[in-house]
Amino acid sequence: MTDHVDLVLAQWGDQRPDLDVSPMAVFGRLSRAARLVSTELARTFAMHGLDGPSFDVLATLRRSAPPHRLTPAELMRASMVTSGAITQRLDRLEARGLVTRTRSEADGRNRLVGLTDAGRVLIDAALPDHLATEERLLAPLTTEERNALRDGLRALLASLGDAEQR
Amino acid sequence: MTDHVDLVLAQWGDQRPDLDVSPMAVFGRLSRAARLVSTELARTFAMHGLDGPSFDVLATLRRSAPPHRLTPAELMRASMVTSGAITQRLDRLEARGLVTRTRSEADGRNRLVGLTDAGRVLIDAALPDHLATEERLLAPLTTEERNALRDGLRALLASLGDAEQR
DNA sequence: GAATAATCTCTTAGCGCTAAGAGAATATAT
DNA sequence: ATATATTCTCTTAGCGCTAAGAGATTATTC
Repeated sequence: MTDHVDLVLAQWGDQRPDLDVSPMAVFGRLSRAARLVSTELARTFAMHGLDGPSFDVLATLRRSAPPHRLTPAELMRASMVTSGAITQRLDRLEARGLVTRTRSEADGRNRLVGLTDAGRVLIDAALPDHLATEERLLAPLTTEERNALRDGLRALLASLGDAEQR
Repeated sequence: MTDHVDLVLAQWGDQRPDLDVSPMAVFGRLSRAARLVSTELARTFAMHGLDGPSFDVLATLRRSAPPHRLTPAELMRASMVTSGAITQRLDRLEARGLVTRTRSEADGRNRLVGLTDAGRVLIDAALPDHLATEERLLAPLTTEERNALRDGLRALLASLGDAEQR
């Protein structure tokens, strides 16, 4: 069973036999899989009028403890994007009436971002479909393959310094 | 050993105990790892005056059979971006004198994109550093973990329909 | 108490990308 | 041959993001 990355590795073997390109067997597939997965998940989001960034924010709020309120800085850390990106995501979601921004009374620099009823209804409707899509993509993998993939990615994340937060 | 995704899963377990969120253990780490890897690899590219998209194009040309010429359409398929993105990448590389565009004599719709001497020197200088970076990121993983990660990603790609091209 | 540093959100120019489609060349059908 | 469809590259408006920094608030130092 040969895939696109196998072909790339074979090309390198022909053109640069002096180089050990074996790490590309992992990173080439990682980048390719992430890209394709992201496109596939976006299709499910679109069925609910969402895209990846919007789903990300709504889901982060939804899984936080009631009353499901977080500051933009917390959303920023969870999403691994810059503060400017969070501001703009919240602008879009607020304009659609899916989240609200209120001043924090404890710290005047903070805002508290919360789900509206519409936002909560929407993310609760999208979630099961999203999980079904993810389950479908993993269906061809055995339990052992899934676990090995999960654990390999965990080790790679550790190597990248992605330790536990907070 | 707990990481960010473990926390996310624990939050979902608290807020939506009715949902089976186990697929997120794979996809959450996939997306996070891809993002962090891309940032880390970009640092090596930057040391050679390159970024990811530029490296991608130069490397694709370099590993193709001599005389290392491909059409924009071939580059598009290899890179998984749109034709417009390839045009713009080539504009940038051509302006820097790293690639050349010539008309194909066989098919007047095609251009042939080739590496200049400067382009070839640059990619050949960047390649060993790039591979060293990838090797460093994988260093903490055992051979078994690396292989399991590679094979799990291969199975996931197959599930996504990323079969052998051409 | 006043000055300085740190923290937090927001603003905006610029970047690379996609989506949609134009224009040119080639392939196919009749 | 001629019309039609296909293929290929390029153009461009619009999108979400980053980088850099402004403005506001809180914390710290003297």
